[in-house]
Amino acid sequence: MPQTARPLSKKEIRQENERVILEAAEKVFAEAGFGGATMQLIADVAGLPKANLHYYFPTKEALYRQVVQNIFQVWLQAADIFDDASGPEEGIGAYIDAKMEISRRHPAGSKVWASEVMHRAPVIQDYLETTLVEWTEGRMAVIRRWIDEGQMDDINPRHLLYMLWATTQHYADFGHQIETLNDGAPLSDAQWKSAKTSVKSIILKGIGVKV
Amino acid sequence: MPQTARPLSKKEIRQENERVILEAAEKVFAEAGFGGATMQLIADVAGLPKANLHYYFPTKEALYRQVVQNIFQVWLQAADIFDDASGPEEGIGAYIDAKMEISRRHPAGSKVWASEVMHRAPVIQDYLETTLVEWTEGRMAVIRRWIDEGQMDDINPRHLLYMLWATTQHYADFGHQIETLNDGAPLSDAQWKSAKTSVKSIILKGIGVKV
DNA sequence: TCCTATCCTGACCGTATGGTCAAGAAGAGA
DNA sequence: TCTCTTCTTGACCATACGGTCAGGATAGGA
Repeated sequence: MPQTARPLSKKEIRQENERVILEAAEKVFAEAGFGGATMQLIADVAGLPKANLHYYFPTKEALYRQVVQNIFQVWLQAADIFDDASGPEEGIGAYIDAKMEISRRHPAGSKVWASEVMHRAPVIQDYLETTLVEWTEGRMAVIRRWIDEGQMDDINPRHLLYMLWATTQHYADFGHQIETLNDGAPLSDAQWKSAKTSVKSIILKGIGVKV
Repeated sequence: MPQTARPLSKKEIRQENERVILEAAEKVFAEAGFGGATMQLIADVAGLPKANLHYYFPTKEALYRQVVQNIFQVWLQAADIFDDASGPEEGIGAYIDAKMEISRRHPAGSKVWASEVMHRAPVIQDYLETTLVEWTEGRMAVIRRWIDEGQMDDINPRHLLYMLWATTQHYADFGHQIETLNDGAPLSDAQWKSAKTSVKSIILKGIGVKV
């Protein structure tokens, strides 16, 4: 039995439509790339007329930029784990868990980010140069502290970070390849658990953390 | 002083033009994605009229497919190292070196591959299902043998392979991000060496290989 | 109830793109 | 030299794309 439909307020309409459009855009940009995505297809996925998209987002670039910015926020949040930890086993372990979970739940976002960076970041270069640089410096400092405290081997912190990003995001960006190598089926709960365990085990042991 | 120009034979003309076109196409596809790349731009980079491209490659898809196939060949060759090795230190160590070298020398190819897979492999899905599946099975068998021989820990071979792919290709696919985090400069010889060493050290120690 | 601001959308436009073609230039073989 | 095949390319075409716009619909407030 359908709920009696109270008409949505203007504010609710805007919020809801922007949400629907951004969700559709993320999916389409991830699957087709910026150049391959069309406003018409995004509109179809969102279930709205194309002209309505241009009412909320003036241009394709503006819509795309908003999508990438949203992804960036999700990524940054996973970083809090790093700082709150007392040592590498907890900090890096939990960071890997968090990023693997994002790859599983939010694969389209990861792909859009990868695509943007691969194309020399035409839209979010300013973010790379400011926020990402600061973020990286901060995390490198944490790793160096752990090294100084003798909690892990003397690993180059920068390349360790790259390895963490690469391995975790691989499960989103190359998800299709992984599915194909899994007889065309998405990874099961057990397989995701196995992936997390493998990644954590190799990296933590590899940097000399006693587990 | 210019060499006296002997007119090229028909066969040479074809070979040379196809080479030039494929080289330009790889670069443009890598930087703009399939959808964002235009035949006109590829023609400009190749220094040929657009109509000439369509003489050698009937459609944009045909040209793209040839580019992806060429990349796939390069990737497969790096695998020989794996089989010829007597143990994981030599085999995996050399494989990492080889793939890092490809990432450095052939980054455009890696990007095109990544883009193709991210977009659900519309053009080379058949290769994934046949050649790549066989290749992966073969390499997993080698790793299992090493495990049975007690040369390394009991690691899930599949996830180890994914980790090797992810970490090495990251330096090509996310090269722009890495450059930005390196004050906008490409990695120096010493930095590439440091990257290789870090990756090899963490992974080999992480899978229990005595170095 | 009436006015205003916001939301909605079919129809339309200029441009850029992938692809075609016809006519000519150039090498190959007899 | 003559003929056949391959190569070259400016001009052209149909289509699809991002974006616009005018006019109608709808919620909010007085």
